[in-house]
Amino acid sequence: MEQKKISKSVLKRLPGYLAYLKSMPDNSPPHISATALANALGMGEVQVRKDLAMVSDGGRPKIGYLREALMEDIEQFLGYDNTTDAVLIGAGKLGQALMGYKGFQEYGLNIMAAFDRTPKMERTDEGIPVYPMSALEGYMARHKVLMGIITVPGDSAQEVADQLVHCGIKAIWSFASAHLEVPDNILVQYENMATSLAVLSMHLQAQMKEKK
Amino acid sequence: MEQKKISKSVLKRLPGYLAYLKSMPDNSPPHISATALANALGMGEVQVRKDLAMVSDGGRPKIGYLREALMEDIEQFLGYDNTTDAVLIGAGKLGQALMGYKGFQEYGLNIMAAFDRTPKMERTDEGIPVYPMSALEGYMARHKVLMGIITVPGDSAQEVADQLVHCGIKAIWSFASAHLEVPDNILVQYENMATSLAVLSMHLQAQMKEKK
DNA sequence: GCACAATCGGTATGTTATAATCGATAAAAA
DNA sequence: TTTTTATCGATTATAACATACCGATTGTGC
Repeated sequence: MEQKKISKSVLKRLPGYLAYLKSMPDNSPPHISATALANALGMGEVQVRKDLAMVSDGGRPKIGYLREALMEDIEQFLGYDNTTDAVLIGAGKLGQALMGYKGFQEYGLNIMAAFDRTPKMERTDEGIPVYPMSALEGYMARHKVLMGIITVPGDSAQEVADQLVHCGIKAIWSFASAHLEVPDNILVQYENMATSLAVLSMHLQAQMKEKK
Repeated sequence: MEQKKISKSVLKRLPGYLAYLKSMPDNSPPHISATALANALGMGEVQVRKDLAMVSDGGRPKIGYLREALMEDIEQFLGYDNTTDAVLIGAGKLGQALMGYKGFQEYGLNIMAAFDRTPKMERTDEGIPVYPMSALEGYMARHKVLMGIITVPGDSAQEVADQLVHCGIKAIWSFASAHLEVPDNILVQYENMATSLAVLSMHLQAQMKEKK
């Protein structure tokens, strides 16, 4: 499978397909068509077919895709087959919630350690060690970690990001609402609750107005 | 300000502007130009100007926008000025993390109550009551709530969504990775960590390959 | 008071993503 | 074996979006 240029939109839809495929009961037929997937997820069948064609070539007319092979293709494409190590900065409530989420392992994400300005525990319930911020640099020197997860308040996010970059991180997953200034080759992915809320809020406003 | 047709992309960027404006120190100059905003956030100045033009008409040549007025305009546009009541289903770690997040009040979101299949407490640390699921229907009949937040595991998400819709909810904010089947007039906003992870994972893969 | 510089807001263009169409293919049925 | 049907994959059209351009406006400095 040769991956040339994959658009972000496609990328974001792939996990959805994967999740649905995985949620199918074992006694379902071994094959599934792009059409069936599209109907199940409420999407256009053409879009689904095009997306699948990007990651797999196992589609056969009249039959569709072999479910198992398709799942493998998507997982491999997304890199879920080899785990990515990450550190988490900010062991507050949100940070702990993330560390407690078992699902990340399925996605190949492994949170190795957490750091906090004022650690309130030595380990989380899941056994992930929590260190003071001062230990970050030493830790990063000893471990090869490429991803940093930021769950600190917005006003210290930039500071944390700078430290992470300095320690050699290549990708940042930020839950703070602040914009982060980083070098070009570093990817920052914002998980911004505010944007989702904006969409929801707008929808509700429109609904209210309509009812009048 | 007459809002005709606002695209989702614009909508998602607005909170970013707002957050930046709010983060500016009080002693900053009272005016700010779209150009300055664009530079600060690393965006195209035209895009910023166009976005701002959608929500405000206070822009003046050579001067820019009055910061305070602009913030008000955005907040009003996003509906942050009048609060939206919501209920949260699934008082696990993630649910508690969300309820503990003070920032939601700034966005006009008010989580009134939480529901859980097996409540482990009567109230959260923040004083939000936690009821058993059986109490949902009665509660919804007594309170006018338009938004439901789903933080339950994926396999029970659909069931919860059905209940919420049945109780008259108009918008759902789902943190479960499952696709939800709902009537057309209900908006579902997915906060899907898996999609973000996919983008990050792909970036890291590309980086690794490049280095070889 | 007048030229200048900076910024806004609208229009036009190019690019990207989404949706529709159509022929090809392979399994199933006759 | 032939016909039918469902599905894939490619091509084309449409729409959304981001970018670039240009005139209009308003302060600033001379």
